[in-house]
Amino acid sequence: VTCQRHGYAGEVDADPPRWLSDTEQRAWRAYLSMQARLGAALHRRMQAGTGLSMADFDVLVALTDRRDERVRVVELAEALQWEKSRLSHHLTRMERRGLLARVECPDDGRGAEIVLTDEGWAAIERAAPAHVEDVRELVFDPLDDDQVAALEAIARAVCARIDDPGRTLRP
Amino acid sequence: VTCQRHGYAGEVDADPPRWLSDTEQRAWRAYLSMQARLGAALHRRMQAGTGLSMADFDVLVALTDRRDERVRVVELAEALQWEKSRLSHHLTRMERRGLLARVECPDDGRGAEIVLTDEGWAAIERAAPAHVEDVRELVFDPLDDDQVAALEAIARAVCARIDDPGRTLRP
DNA sequence: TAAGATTGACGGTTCAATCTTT
DNA sequence: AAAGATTGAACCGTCAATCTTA
Repeated sequence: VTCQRHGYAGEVDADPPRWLSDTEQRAWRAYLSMQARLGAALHRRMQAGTGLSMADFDVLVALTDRRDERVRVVELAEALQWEKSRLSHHLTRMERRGLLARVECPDDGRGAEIVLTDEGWAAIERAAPAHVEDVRELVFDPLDDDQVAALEAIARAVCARIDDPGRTLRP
Repeated sequence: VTCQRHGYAGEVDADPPRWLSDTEQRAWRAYLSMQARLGAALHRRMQAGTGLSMADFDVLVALTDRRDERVRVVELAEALQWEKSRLSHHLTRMERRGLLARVECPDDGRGAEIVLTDEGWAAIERAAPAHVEDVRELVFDPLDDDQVAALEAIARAVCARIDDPGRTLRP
């Protein structure tokens, strides 16, 4: 037989992969749909309400999470789990918009430190409460306590596997 | 008091938003982490193994899911839940790479139809089995049956709320 | 040489404008 | 006018190259 469907179920000739069961397939499609739509919805609300993107918001949160006035770019990249160059480009754009400033690092001549401007502080103080409401409304209101616990357990299990993709077939 | 933390917990003066509990906060951060890392891991494996991006793959799947030879761009956009212009740009790039072709629509002079080339067929037949293995390895192997069921229920509940964001505070 | 950081080029995504046909 | 589709500009993310200091 030849391969007939290529989504997440089907059959092929050689080296048959372990296709997903109906149940797994439904779960996977539901997850993909939620992921896409939740991200889009939160982004849209953030943008409409504050003019910030979710990426802007994440940077601002990382800057206020650490109580220090100034934060090293390296540490910011670590906290956000972003590539250095992505962060650098994004900081350039946010600096241009007046949300933050770059200052020289006193300890290390190579380094740069980031400081929030007054405008940056104002932006996140405006944005944060509405965003939390959005997350509550779209995610936690429709879930019961067991589901919240399950969500965390599922996410941790998947992350653990990504960190240790050891014991399976792939090279 | 003034607002001290802007992530997903804290306090403010006026109109206090319902901040997330510790449990909710942990679940939300775990979800965000999984989402980012799982997407990156699947994309990286797809790209390395086949030269396709996840977006390319999704388009090819949508084209083979429908058994018809030709698919209208409108229907493709609907199936993928993509914006028309995003899809159009993406089709242009995939056409340039020889994965598909545009043909005129016989029924409707405005329309366009998309057909897979032999190369496009070959690409997805190569990519699909490995991708399913990746999804199985990273997602379903580390989850038990209850968690798979919970994942689907959670995703459906959140999607339902996004479709009907009625009964809460926001305008 | 390696670490911290930035840059330029290129592909991907969004928005508004456009063009054609219904 | 509205639907189907494309286009161009501007913004975002990644990769490889670069520059400076440790």
